[in-house]
Amino acid sequence: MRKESLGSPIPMEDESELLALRRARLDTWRELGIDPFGEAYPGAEGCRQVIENYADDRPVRIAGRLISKREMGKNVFAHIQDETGKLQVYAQVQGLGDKFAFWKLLDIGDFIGGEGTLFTTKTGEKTVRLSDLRILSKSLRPIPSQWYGLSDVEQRYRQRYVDLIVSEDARRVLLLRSRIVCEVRRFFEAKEFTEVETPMMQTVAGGAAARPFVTKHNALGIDLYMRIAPELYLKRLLVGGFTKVFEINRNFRNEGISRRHNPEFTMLEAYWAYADFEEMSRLVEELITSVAQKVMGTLQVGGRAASEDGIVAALPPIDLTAPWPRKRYHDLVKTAAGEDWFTITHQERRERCAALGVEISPAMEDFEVTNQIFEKLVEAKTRNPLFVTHLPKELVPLARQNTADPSVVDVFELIIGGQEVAPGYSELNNPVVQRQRLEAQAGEEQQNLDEDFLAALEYGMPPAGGIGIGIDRLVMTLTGAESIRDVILFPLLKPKPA
RNA sequence: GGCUCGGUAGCUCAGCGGUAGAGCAGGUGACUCUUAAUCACUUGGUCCAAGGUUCGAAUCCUUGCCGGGCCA
Repeated sequence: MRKESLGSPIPMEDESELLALRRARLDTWRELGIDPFGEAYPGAEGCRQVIENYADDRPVRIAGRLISKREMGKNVFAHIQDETGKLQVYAQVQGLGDKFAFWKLLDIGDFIGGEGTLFTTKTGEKTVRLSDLRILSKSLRPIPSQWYGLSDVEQRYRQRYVDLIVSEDARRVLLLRSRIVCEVRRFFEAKEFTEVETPMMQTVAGGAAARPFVTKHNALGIDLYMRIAPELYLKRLLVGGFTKVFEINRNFRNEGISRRHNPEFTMLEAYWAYADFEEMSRLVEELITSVAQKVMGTLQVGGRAASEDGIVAALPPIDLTAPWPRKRYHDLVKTAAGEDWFTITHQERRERCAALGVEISPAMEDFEVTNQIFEKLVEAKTRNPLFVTHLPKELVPLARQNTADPSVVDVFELIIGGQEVAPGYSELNNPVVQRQRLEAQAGEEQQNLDEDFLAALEYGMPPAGGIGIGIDRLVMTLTGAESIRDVILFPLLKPKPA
């Protein structure tokens, strides 16, 4: 019964007492000549607005969802809630007249509208004394307890709308996400970048190494791939003469789901002609600090403040104060694994991994063993922002090689809170080298080569810097959310069997 | 994919071989400044599913489904 009630419509003859009672109230409203799914109710102030613009006896018009009710015979206190917050309303028999009887028919969860004047209760809460009350929409299902909330994570994600009704924290984080995206756009606009939209359905899924989702175009009779990255199209725009472009949109990767991975996720990519990875690192630093300051109001982020839901910081806050350190990959590995790391033998490195508690598999190449050291001993332990620069070229095959040291590439990886938040490159614009790299990457599957992209590069792409920022992870970092599902409104879950 | 934890009333949870429980929500009644309102009475369950063990299974075993965490 419990699971049945989650998503599927409940058969009338089988419904629980709670649902039957609410359904029966529909008829009672209709007998009163009132449509319980009423018409528009324009002109209501937001709950927070009412409180912020408080003045004794000021007339107000309000609307929201009824979330609590305290009936005391001939008067009632209740709270309504909207996107902006909660507001207490108060009703007395002599104030509402016949409409006072509506309280008997109202259930927690119903949408109501009303008019009245403001006053302050003897305990100091700003409250609306109602002179008019109407039902705007009937709720036929009980909402979870206001006090205990919804702690069943599965139900929170499957029925986010219920989570949003009940959880202050879910509302806070998801609204912050929207504000963060908004401020990112404003930042780029102020820097005179042009926002563009490039194909989400592509004939070749390029720009990253990931398994794509495949779909079919019926009229053209071809397979299309949901994009795994917008990179190759944004670079075509550099060829076409755009100098500063960015895109914020969804990428799709047909891979596992975890605390940090959702099959569709939001990516920001930006390309800047004539810039390099160092210029891009300054751009990212300024972007993230200014967004944090504007949205969170502080550069100390991620430490989770105690909330209504009792969630408290598990880790100390992250300090985003700029400038952020830049350190070379080789130097970081040497600090973590020993100054002699790059001079000792293959066998000695494996022994040292064991001594340092870093797990490796026998099949790993040397650079992979080194990267395990980096990931476990540097990346995972880095809390405050760190730009790791000059990665070995094997790890980043599509970036430009360093002029002085061709074994490394001109890139950075920005690490915050133990995870990679943003890579940045000096982009490869040599079409001959790019073709070699892409051919090597495609291996046997040469049909996966994006010939049109290579043709574009042959027309000439200016030197450019590029960055990618996983928006979901950025939001996690700034809000302190521990799962990507907490920053995505409707994360993907396997459907329940019927 | 591997390991591990979980799924009991609308919600939050207890019960872990011997009649299915609590708080809140809901229902009835009382109550004109409550705010987790209070007081009295009270309804509500295919214990995720299917097999098995047992005189007896929510509880033990097996398999499956869904979810969380860790690992790959």
